[in-house]
Amino acid sequence: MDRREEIMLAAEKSFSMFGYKATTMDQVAKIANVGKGTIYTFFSNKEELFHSIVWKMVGEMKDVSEQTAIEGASFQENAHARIMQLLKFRETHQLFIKLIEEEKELRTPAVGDALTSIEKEILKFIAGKIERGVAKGELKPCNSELIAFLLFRSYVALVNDWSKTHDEQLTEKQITDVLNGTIFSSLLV
Amino acid sequence: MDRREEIMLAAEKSFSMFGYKATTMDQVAKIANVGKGTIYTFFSNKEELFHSIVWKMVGEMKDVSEQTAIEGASFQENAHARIMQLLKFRETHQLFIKLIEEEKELRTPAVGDALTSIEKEILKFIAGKIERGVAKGELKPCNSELIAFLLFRSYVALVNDWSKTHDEQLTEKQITDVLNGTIFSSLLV
DNA sequence: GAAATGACCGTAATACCGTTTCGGTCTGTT
DNA sequence: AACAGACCGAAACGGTATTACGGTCATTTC
Repeated sequence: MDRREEIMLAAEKSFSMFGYKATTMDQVAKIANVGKGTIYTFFSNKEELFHSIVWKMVGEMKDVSEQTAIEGASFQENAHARIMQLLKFRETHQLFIKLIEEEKELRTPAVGDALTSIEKEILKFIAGKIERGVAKGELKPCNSELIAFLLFRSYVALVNDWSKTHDEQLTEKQITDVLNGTIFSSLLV
Repeated sequence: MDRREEIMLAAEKSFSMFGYKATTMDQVAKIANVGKGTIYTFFSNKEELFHSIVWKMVGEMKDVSEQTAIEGASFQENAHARIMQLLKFRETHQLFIKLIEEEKELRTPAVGDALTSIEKEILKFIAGKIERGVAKGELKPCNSELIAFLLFRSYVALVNDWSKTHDEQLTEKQITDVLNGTIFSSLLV
């Protein structure tokens, strides 16, 4: 396998296991069976290497989310499935989990930046779907960026944050009911 | 003035200026012109003193919010005015500002607890308004707790969080438009 | 004699600093 | 030309001596 790939795999493994701060370039070099200097022929520094790994993950995340869409299903069914998939990915994918943990405990700036750029990408992704819905005539014209923001934040609030202050999680039915009645209903043509 | 009152004022001043962690009981005693031991005849410990101050602030906040309601205005007009007032209070009131800052930087547990209990109280406050709207026949019956949660979180997201990732704040019109079209419209009878 | 005080106590946080670790470079090697 | 790993300065870590803090209680005040 080519050395760049080896390095990427090693870095992904290390970032997933130890987070950004606690993975050292020596560590990555060792896992990749490569001299440390070699890493710097492919990536200009630790942060760029990290960025590559994160971006690869964002790609996977979009793919996985995309795959949950069902041909012929309504906009809100697909939107719901896709966003739930995004949230699930976030709680499932090793690297993502580690980054959220690191952001909470360590406040590593590079990690904070990565997480906000991931969120931006997610919002762009959702906004794109909304625009497609509008173009296909399924949805009313709207400020897609704003609606994507409101929608995604609402999902995060209902799925993740509610249970932090209430002892039982909301059921998926409660969530779909309230959102179908509010945000989604305002979108449909 | 009675000593309990002196102590409360001193504590409020100190917590507002320095936050929870950085105000010392000696400090409070000095400002209040009182021996440290005297504080303990009125409050069993620092945390209880803090709790009293916070609760007093929550009372003020509710009062201020209440006052912005206009007799005869529609539910959503009043709800909007009241929630905007709550958010403004949060960004204006010295103690509140300090607590949010301390939660972000220091993670003082007592402060975190206080902030979550404040949020709980706000949500109860909003849920109460919704229930009154339902009782008066202005609103459809609904899960008031859930709607209050969604509504408040949406406001926080649109008013405070949007500008963290986008360079310009949303205008109040944009906010009312999007919420009137989504959450509020689903509530109205 | 009830209320108030502040010196005092044990614990926990802070400041200090010698040592280690890390990201990145650069020269030698294959 | 591609790679390796010893090397560098800066920044992080850890151990410890010192300080500051919340809370108590014997003494004082009125």
